Amino acid sequence: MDVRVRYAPSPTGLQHIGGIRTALFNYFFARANGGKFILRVEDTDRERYSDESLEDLYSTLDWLGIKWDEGPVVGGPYGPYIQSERFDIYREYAQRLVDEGKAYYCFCSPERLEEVRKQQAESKSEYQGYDRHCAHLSDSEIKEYLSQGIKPVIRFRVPTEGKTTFHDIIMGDITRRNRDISPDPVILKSDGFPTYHLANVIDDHLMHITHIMRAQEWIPSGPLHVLLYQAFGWEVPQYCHLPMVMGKDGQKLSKRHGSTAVRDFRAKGYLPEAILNYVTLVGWSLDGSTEFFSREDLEKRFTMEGIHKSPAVFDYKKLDWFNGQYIRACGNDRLASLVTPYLEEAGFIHTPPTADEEKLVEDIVPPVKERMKTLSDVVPLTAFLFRDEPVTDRSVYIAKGADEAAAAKALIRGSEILISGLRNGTDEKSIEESLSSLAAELGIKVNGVFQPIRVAITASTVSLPLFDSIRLLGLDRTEERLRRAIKLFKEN
RNA sequence: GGUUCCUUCGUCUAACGGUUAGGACGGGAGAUUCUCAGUCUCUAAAUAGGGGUUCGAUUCCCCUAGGAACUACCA
Repeated sequence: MDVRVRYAPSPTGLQHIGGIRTALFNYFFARANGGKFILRVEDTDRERYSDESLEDLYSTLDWLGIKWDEGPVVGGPYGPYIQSERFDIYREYAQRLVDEGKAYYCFCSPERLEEVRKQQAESKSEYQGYDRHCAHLSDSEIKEYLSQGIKPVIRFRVPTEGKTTFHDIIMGDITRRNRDISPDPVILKSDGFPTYHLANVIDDHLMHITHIMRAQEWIPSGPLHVLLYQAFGWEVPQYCHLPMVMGKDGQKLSKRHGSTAVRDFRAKGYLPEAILNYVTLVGWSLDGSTEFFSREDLEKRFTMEGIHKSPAVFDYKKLDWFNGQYIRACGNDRLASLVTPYLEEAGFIHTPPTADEEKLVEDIVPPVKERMKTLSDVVPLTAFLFRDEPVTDRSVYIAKGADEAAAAKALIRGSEILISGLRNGTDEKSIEESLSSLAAELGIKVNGVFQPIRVAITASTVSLPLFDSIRLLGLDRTEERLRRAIKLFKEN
């Protein structure tokens, strides 16, 4: 039997870490087993649906390099793959259950349901959920309600006796007493749309899905789905519930833990390969020691055995580390093009960049590459090249262990050494040695000489290496900034 | 509350009954160095607790404790 798996998100929000992790596991499992990866859009919630979410789904998968074999846009033999386009199918199957007495019309108003819930809460009843008020309506009662124009929902009749078991590849057998299953859930809403349970079961069957890999939050509805498959007389697919992705506090990862939308990570300057690598390592491992995986590696080496049972905390710091690693492994040309949009957005260069600016960006990449955690770090690192905002507070120029007089001397004589040296083509090593001996002469640390010069040139005590900074800035502007700093120290 | 699931360093994890319980991130220390990074080296840090089974339990079983998810005309 060929493996067929699917990722079936609901376009009601941006793709987040947890969702994309599910997509990745499905995708890799399919690839590693020569199977098919299907994308299905579960847009049955009309109230929360948004076009933006759908676009985000496509662009996020595209950014990660995940292609689906069947689904929207690409089509396939079991389409359509967007549930709102399968409206009639669900109606038909729901009606079939009604005809067979396995489901029934319910005319209860939202108000009545609310009231029932309230009473159950107050009485601390062990039984929660629908009270099966409409479970045994006569034909004439149904006709009467319908003639009043009340739009019914269709509820699935859950047995009150017995228990239902399903097998999970990771978790083993999971059994639930039928009386503990949410009583008679709605499978077709009053607007004619199916709920998740119905649509999901029908589509997974019709699309010949062999393995259902989804987050563990779905475990409780596993038995209900099994009951649904049985009601239709269909074979139950294999289940594989994925460990949840948690935040630092052990709760389901959500916005309050930080960014969760993949789009946000992308905007901040995370590389797709870093996200892909780290995210698949949350809840999965190959051998406990291999940590770098390319998409191609995973397409070959992903195994279901490596998926864990227990939930995993998403570690933003480790993602940062992965991203830094991938940035450093990135070719300079590619990095230049990746970094360009950030410089454009900061208003540092034109959109598109001029030829000179393109050249500058190329030169910026090598020194900046070692220092970036995310691509957006390029902005603060290179701001001194594009903005001239001199530091006027003299104390900033003075390094630890030096005083104002020493800093002034270091600045004046250091500038001389630096500028004349560079103008004469003296090599950097020699200039550096001269600056070091100047420090010795002034009785201060080497940094006592470098810091005032650095602040003068880059307007910061933290910067790229001095000679790199000067090379990028150009000698003329460097000299100008040094002169200005010297003037600052000569005042009063 | 009810139901179900989970439990190895702070975090992600390895160890298919026998290891000085391994690796990585993060932390700490050091080296390199003009700052910051980066890189390299070293280091602290865990089997939730209690019972069994066994010659021997991280590993198998039970109990306790803790955590999580679900409990919608949302998925």
